[in-house]
Amino acid sequence: MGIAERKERERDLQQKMRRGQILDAAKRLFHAKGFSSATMEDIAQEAELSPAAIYLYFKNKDDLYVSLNLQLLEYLSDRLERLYLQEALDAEEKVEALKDLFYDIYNFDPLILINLFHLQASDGLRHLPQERLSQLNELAGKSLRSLAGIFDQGKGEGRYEDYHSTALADIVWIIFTGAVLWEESKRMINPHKDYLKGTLDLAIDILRRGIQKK
Amino acid sequence: MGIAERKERERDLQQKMRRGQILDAAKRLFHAKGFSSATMEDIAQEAELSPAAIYLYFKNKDDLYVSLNLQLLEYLSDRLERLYLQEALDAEEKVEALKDLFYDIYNFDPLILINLFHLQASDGLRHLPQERLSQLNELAGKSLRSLAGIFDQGKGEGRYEDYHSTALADIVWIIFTGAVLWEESKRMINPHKDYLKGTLDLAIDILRRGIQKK
DNA sequence: TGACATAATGAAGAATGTTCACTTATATGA
DNA sequence: TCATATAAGTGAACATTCTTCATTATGTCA
Repeated sequence: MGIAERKERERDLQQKMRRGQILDAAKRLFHAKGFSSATMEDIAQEAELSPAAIYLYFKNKDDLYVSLNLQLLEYLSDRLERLYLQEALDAEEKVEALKDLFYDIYNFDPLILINLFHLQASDGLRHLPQERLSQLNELAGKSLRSLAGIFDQGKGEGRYEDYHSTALADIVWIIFTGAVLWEESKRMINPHKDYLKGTLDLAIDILRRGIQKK
Repeated sequence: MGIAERKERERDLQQKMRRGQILDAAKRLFHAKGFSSATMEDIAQEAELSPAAIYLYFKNKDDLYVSLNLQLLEYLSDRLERLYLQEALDAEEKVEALKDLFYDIYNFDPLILINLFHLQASDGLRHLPQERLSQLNELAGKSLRSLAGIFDQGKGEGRYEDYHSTALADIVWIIFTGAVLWEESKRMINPHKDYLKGTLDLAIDILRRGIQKK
């Protein structure tokens, strides 16, 4: 009775690997050329497939692009959740840990992260299948809940003023988003400098100082 | 001897008006359809011209798009500079005034502002003529210098801790950018709510509290 | 009026995302 | 073993759209 199911499992696995191959190729190409200049032809060639084959696994070019971003967002939301759930740390230490966490995420794949933040409000979202939008929202929501949880903990510990935790989570997210995009922008002029760590650290320090009880 | 010059002035004026017509048409179309879905054909029709005519005034579609953003950035940088130069206000009042200033800019033309922030690091910049890039940098630089000036004033007045003013200006810019983009993103889910003013006000309050001397 | 400069156009070119009829490969069952 | 069904993949054509260019209309000056 298990034969049909095994077949199905094997087929699913096969498909997942193909999808992965295509995603990897797309990542390299988008990385090298940017979204608009990387053609489906390019990506297909890199993945050793015909362009048409890509459409068996992704609805269109936008969909392919967003799927890449989802991978990274999933990683980010997991890291945030794990930090939030650390029993051993107090809120102050967790906020401090955000600095390195964000910087790690950035270094994990800067280009994709920038894409992700661009995507947030771009017209690229217009051509997406509903499923992808739900996935995006779900992961972003999970990230923000983790952040808010950390601030709730801080209030519970009597460290922080009584600001709305959800609003504080928004602000942290905003700082991360804005800092990454701004950093990239400055790189256009001065490609070698790396201001991100410094700026991000300072912003979080000031935020913390701003919400602490006196 | 002034005839040739008058001719030239009139010709220049004529060209400026055409440019303006095209920019207005483009603004409406990008607004309605987004960058990628608004075609040059659409824009030409809205401007009552042929598509080819647009290329007499703009190098390509990206250039047209960026020129729109430059208009708004120019307005923004002027407002910031005027605030910075206000003799009657102390630094604390100027920082307070930033809240309304940013919100005004946003309401002046939300879509264009979002475009502008997207542009900061997008691959759209790759196809631009050098002149546009210089204009962008110049205006962004002017905005940041004004912001930094306000914080310098605050330090001079003995209100603020000794953080680097340029870094603080970056952080304000980051907050504005991130907040606008994040707001737009949330609108995708809940189109009617307007959280921007609240979020922006809170972020600036916390920033101010974070840099004040105790 | 006729030559000239300027502004604008229509049509064609080129690039590229996407679809579809068809082929190849694989597995199944008699 | 062979015919058949199913899934995966392809090549060619399609359709859209940015961009260019030879040509035409328009107004100006000698």
